[in-house]
Amino acid sequence: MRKIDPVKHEEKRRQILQAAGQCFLSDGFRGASISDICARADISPGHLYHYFDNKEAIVAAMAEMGIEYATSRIRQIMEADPDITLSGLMERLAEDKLRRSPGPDRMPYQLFLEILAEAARNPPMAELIRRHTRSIQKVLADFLRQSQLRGHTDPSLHPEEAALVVISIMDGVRLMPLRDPTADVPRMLGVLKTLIDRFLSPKRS
Amino acid sequence: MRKIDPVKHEEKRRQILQAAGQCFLSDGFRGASISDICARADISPGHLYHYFDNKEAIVAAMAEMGIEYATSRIRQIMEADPDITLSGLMERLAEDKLRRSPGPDRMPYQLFLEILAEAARNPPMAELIRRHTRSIQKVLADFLRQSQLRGHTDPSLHPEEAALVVISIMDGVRLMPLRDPTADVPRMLGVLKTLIDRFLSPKRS
DNA sequence: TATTTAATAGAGGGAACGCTCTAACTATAA
DNA sequence: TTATAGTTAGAGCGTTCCCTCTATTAAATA
Repeated sequence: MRKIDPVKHEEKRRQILQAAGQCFLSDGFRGASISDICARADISPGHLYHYFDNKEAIVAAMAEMGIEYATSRIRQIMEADPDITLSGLMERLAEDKLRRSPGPDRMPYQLFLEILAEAARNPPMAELIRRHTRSIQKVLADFLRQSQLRGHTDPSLHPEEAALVVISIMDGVRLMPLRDPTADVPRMLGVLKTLIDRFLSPKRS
Repeated sequence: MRKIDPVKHEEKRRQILQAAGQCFLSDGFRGASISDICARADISPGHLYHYFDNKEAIVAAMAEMGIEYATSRIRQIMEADPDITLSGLMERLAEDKLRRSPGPDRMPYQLFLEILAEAARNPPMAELIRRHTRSIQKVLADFLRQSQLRGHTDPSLHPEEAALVVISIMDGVRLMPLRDPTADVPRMLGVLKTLIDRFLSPKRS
């Protein structure tokens, strides 16, 4: 008999997912066809359906992957530097996005947009976004609470609310290259750092 | 002979555009089919092609309409109340979005997302977004300059840059209901008002 | 009223779609 | 070596897609 090799299986899934990502990037979730994805992954349609039940499942898996990554990256940065400020964290994340190398799991902002648009009309996808948001919000809120205790952050701010606002700001940042591709990103980051620092600062504004 | 009636023609276009908007809302630009749109507009496919060259043209017209509206709304608010603060303006815009009545030209945030996702891979659409952004940015930057002269705004801020940041923040706000539909929007608006006020305030942070 | 043309309907062509199905191939366990 | 089952290919089914085409009706000028 022959046993299924879970490592190879997972690897193949990854490979398909990566090909799908490139197709989604240029044609969107609905615009990209199964045969496009198959051609890019260099497999046949029948083959693909051994790894994913249907197209929807590919989209879901891709969203899950990209979104998991964002959360884990935040945790990773915070653990590596527990005394980091929130604006410092934001700067770090933004730097990630500027890096030329796309990285294996990094989700380009185009795909992020695609996921959001899908979530606006696809309840399961919306739930994925919400879970992800709650998860990050919790991490940031905990951070803010500690920062408040140390006197580094305005104690009158509600941690959960402020965290959600910070997440929204980061969302906005992600859209900036679309709004204005000529924007001097490092400069804009500086402005954003100012923005967040002033927002959180315990001193009266 | 019979002459074409431009008024009726334009009205019909509007009607089709509205039907298309509802279809796009539930299925996305690519997901919505011509026959869906025709069914909802209660016309035949052949008929539709008397008003639009192709599906792309419908999408483009819809984006243009929604986006024109946003710009004119900002101008309108500013002209009605020349002494409004920037956070006040933002509050006003957010109130618009909260209103239950969808209004004739108002673009729901789902469609805004759809447009952004499309812009990420469709150069003409991207250009539309950029034109629109520059237009709003200019209005806000002019406003900030005046506010700086009056001493109401931190003079060290670069007006164009700050304007772009403010636009980004508003983008983030638009995504908030997707991130967390249970968020208490009026409360969050209060937090955002604080954020922007502290950002722009001339007093040292 | 006669004529011209805009306005409308709807069938269906050609292509692409997602997905299934059969069948062959290959690597492993017995 | 043989049997088993994981792996792969690719044809093609049924559907849907965007759009064109022809035909009919309605309205406005001459």
